[in-house]
Amino acid sequence: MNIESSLKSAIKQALSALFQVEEEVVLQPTKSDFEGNYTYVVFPLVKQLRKSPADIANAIADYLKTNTNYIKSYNVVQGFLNLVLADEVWFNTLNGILAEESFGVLPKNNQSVMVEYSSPNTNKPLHLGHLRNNFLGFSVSRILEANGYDVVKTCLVNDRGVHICKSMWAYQQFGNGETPESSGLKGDHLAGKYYVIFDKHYKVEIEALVKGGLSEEEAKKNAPAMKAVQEMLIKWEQGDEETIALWRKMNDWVFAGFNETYQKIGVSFDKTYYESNTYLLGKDIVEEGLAYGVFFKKDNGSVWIDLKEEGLDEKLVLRADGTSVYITQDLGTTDLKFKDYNISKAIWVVGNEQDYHFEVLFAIMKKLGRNYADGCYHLSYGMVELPQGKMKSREGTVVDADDLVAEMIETAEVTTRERGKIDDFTKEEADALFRMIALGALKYFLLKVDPKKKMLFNPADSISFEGNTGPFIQYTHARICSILRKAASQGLEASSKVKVVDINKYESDLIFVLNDYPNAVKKAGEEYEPSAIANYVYELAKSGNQFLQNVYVMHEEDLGKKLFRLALIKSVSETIRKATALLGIEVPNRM
RNA sequence: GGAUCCGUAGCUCAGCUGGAUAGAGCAACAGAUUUCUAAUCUGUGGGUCGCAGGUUCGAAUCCUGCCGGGUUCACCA
Repeated sequence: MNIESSLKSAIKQALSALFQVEEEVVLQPTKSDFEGNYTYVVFPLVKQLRKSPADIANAIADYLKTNTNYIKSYNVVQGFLNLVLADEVWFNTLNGILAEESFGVLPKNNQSVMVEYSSPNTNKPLHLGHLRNNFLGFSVSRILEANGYDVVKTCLVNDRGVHICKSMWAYQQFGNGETPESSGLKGDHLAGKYYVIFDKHYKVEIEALVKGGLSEEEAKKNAPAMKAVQEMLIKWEQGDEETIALWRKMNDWVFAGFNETYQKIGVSFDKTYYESNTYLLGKDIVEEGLAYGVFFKKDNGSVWIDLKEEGLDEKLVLRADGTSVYITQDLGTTDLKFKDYNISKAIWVVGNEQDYHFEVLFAIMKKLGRNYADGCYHLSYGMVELPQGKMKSREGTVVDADDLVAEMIETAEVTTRERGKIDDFTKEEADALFRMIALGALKYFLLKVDPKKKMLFNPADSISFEGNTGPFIQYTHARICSILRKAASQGLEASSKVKVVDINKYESDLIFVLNDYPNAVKKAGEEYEPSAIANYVYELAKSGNQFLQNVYVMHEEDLGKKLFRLALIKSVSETIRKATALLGIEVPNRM
């Protein structure tokens, strides 16, 4: 049983015995300015009991002292009861943690959840925004696994449509048979190159038409390039052989490029859906909705749903010409997901510019009586902005994912070489370390912020390896491993069970933080917030470093104490490893 | 304009199921290394928690209004 819940039930018992009140007990960590580990606030009881805060607090403390052996000492400041826990409590707690192989992991709950993330377009390479999306999705998947779920990680690839035809058309016009091999370009970058070429070409045409007297709007519609692209889309939908072949060829290049990036950044999927396969889905749902009177038809034949009662508006679900819109597809795809897998929840990791879309989607599902509707959740995350403002592909201010990762690895190498601690590493070992540090820094940087908030990506901060960063946490792990190696070389193993010795503040603080890990996992799972894990593991690493800097483990002469401290730091290093794994971050044994 | 999210130190962010004197990191300054990894640690300075009301023993946290910013409101995706 963990400290907090033991203490809570003891206080609850005290309240019942002393004052005959049944009250849910809430504890908080004692502020560092006061002596104590946990604080119980008695103010809420004052009115009810008609006693002074100090009397109530003292009575509870007395009760705990005489009836339990949890308390070493206590103090009462105003209405705050600060409790210092007995050494034995700390040792029992640490022993509990040491004994539990999967500390922090909740038992299987026999529920499955699908997490969709990444969802790239196949007309340009991944950028910084995709990285936040990928890291969030992957991390949330891991966190949900730790919370007992079976997780299906999926990717919905947007591989069709006007935007894809743009790069196809430009390639057809100006490509001269260029391939990834001939150009040395990664496939996704090659496709992206032609997407940019299209845009330039298109702009020139618009400008010429505007000069010729057309309005901007007309010019955009009538530019030959746009007309050609639209024709191409029609051909694609008709299954024109040549168009399909070109589409296949270019998409294959892009997929190869994406896969390379995914592998490098360490994310993966259990299932990939392609919009080229799903874009026609949803029309039968429109029929269903009409039949049940959930949808209605307007005079021109378009189909709508009225969501005013839900505080939304009317929403088109099928065009007058009978073709699908974005939400039609999503209706179909959502049904498909729940048909393909026996899942109770589905999560979409998608940027907050689509908040309204998902609100509407879920509302429709509810109106259609889908029993899974309540299990649908849009994990909405904020945009990543640069110091000069938003990223705009047209203005060339997009931070490319591959470039960024490469730069981070480069920086990690330079920084690590400077320290000169890994001179005996083989090239393979060193390269693996640089990659680990680079990705640790990047992932931590993007995950430590609350997902729903927009965040600023300042290149100078993001490549920092000091302070509240991924490498700081990795460093703490490596530092502990170093001590454990030294101990092992002297025949000392961190034992799996420790005996009671005098304990100092650094030690009890560390156990306190360790003990809190399961709470962090639970909170991160309930709120879909990897940042809760990031903040937790930073606290742990910080406490760990404070301990290491102030308590010299291997200098301790008392063998019992030494073994206790070894066990303590081992537990810290393992918890760091488990927690960072939930963020998709690896930790090295040396760095 | 409607909806929605956000506003905390010079900068980037925690804290938000109401609790003590609002915390970290970076940046600035001052220290610590014959000692297990200094990617570290210790300390100093730095705040009308956007503003104004309200709720109460108590508000950064809850409610209302206002100010400022983002996103969105397509027979685009």
